[in-house]
Amino acid sequence: MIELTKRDQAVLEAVVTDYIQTGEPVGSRTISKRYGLKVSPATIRNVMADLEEMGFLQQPHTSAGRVPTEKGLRFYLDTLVQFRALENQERALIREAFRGKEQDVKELLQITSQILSSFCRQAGVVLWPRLTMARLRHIEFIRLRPNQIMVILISKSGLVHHSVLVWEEDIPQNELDKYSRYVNELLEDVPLGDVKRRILEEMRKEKVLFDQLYTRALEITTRAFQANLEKSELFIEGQTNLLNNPEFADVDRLRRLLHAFEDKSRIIRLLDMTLKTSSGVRIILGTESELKELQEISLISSPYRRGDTLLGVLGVIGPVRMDYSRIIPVVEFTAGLLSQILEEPEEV
Amino acid sequence: MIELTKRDQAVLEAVVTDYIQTGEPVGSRTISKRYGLKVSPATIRNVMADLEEMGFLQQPHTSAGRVPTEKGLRFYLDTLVQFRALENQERALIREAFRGKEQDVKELLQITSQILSSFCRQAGVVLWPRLTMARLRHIEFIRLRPNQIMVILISKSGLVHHSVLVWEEDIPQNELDKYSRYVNELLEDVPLGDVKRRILEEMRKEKVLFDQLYTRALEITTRAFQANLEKSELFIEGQTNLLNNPEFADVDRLRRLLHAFEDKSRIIRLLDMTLKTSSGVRIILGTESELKELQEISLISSPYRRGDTLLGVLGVIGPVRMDYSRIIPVVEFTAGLLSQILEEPEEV
DNA sequence: CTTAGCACTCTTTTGGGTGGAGTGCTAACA
DNA sequence: TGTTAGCACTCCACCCAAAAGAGTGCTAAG
Repeated sequence: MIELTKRDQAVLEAVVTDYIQTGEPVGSRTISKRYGLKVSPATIRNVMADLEEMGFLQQPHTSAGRVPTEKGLRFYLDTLVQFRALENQERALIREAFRGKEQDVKELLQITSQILSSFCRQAGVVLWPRLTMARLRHIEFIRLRPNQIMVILISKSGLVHHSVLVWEEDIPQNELDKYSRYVNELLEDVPLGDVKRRILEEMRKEKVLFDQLYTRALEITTRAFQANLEKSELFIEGQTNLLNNPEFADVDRLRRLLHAFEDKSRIIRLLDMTLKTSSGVRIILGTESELKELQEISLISSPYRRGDTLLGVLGVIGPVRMDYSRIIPVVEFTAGLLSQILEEPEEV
Repeated sequence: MIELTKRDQAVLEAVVTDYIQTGEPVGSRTISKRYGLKVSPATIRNVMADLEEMGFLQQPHTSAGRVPTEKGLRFYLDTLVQFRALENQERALIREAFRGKEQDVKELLQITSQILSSFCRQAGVVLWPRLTMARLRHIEFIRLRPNQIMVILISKSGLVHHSVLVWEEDIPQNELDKYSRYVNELLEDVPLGDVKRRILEEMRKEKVLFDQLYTRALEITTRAFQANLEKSELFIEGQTNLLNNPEFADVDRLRRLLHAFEDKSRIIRLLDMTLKTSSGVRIILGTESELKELQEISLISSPYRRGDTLLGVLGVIGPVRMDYSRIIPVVEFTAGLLSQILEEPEEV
């Protein structure tokens, strides 16, 4: 592949920058005048023709300006983009928005999503920590009705999961209390992902010591855990921000998009894709997502963590044309801040 | 006020019916031909002119057909509408959709919202039971970190509320366990709305008997309760269904609407309005809502209950032009079915 | 009281025609 | 050899006038 000259890159950057700002195809004149390249429109035209041939730009029709292709945007993001770092004032504003929400993790994540959406004027998303990645802090069994046990799981990060189990036998509350006390001791500070394995192991190892009581306690835990393992939740805020983008002025396009949002599992899958990169901001552009409903949008995401444990992913969803130079720093900063807030002092 | 003759009513009904179906202004010819009135278009025109004068119909412009006004719709709803009762098959379908979801109340309500949205092809809404209307089944205090207590409240209907309290003193878990055991006994089967009063009362009455321990237990309960009292949640599903209505083809209108949806508190207030009617389907049409963002939409709602206790409201939100004759029975049936499901046998 | 007929009104659609933006190419220039 | 000015050409967006269509109100006759 042929290298791009400095000038080629400058022109590409100018086209992308202008296009991101205006949403309109960019002409040679505009670039020559507005972006301090000391060459004439005619020269720019030549360069642009080259860039088009290489697949970085495209023309909606003859005699229109150029628009960056996905390949062009990718190149821009990978090598050209100049981040506009956040002002101290902006950092302070974000910090302020978090203030007082540190207690309730659910609320915390929801606020995060709102912050992302309002600061980036797009939709903000935050994926709840998967149970596998969290650590268990507490478990509680409550008898709801005969044969129904509500199990409440609280992870270290403070998230509450609950589900109702139907049990063959009717277990009285005071016995359930014993179970939970036992399990709480047993599981202290063990990664939830290991819980099942660990339980089975213990059962094997000290089988004789377990009376039917404790076996059952572990059985219930296992089942409750299973029920919650797959639950994954998502906060999406600021969907209406998307309506402000001229690319979604078309109702039909919008319908498809919002439809994709309604079935959150798709977005979750998309975010899952980015969970693998253990850190840093990641961008998925249009068709890179491989989900046909989301081909017109792009995702800027970053994982957040608690100490060393990856908890989940947060990010911004918007049209492919977005102000990356600003949004990337915002996502990065927010992810860092959230991680920091979750990194509270360990309990004594 | 002048009475409407039989023929006037028949014409009004025809106009409403046709308008609801097509969304277009209805002409005299259409009515004369399609709705079995044995009079000519000219006669219909005379009747329509009368109805217009009385404020039941209006013309978007001269030489267009007629459209029902809100007053016209109201009259239609109050006296003319003929319900299309649900087929057995449809009932079965709804019942089927509920199957297996009876355990988890949260999931149950979400499914309800989905059912409403997909059966009516509009947005379905379900308002969570307010804590005041529920009854407490269980309370649990868990020490999250030093000075932080997570309180979990479970209502009789199986809903879980939780919140984190910051407490001045650090209370060890085993003491918290005592508190919850105590409070659970104390509050058994008392309406939550009375809890605060009852607690204060008990404190006064038997003041000497309470050592500092129990006083504190009650203090914590009171505060936790307070924190959850105002929380009210809402499920809205099928918002994209609204996009299918031609009345929302205009992006600007849509923006306003979805914006209103994003701030759920407005919808909650709207639903609250209908909570007062203790039973039966209620309809709020356009401007009747007094919320200016929602003037273009209308709400068909019905409360649902558990035994004698009003729990919340469910319903369908859509444009003023909706197929009431079908949606009303669906809402009614669903509310009944949900109530029935919640009406599970009391625990022993 | 009902109906047929007709003129009238208002909207929606259609189809040029025009102006503007931007290109590609060519030829001249450094 | 790379850069620039000039120019013809293309295509879209917009405007406006004309035509089509839908439905009315009014009048006069049944």
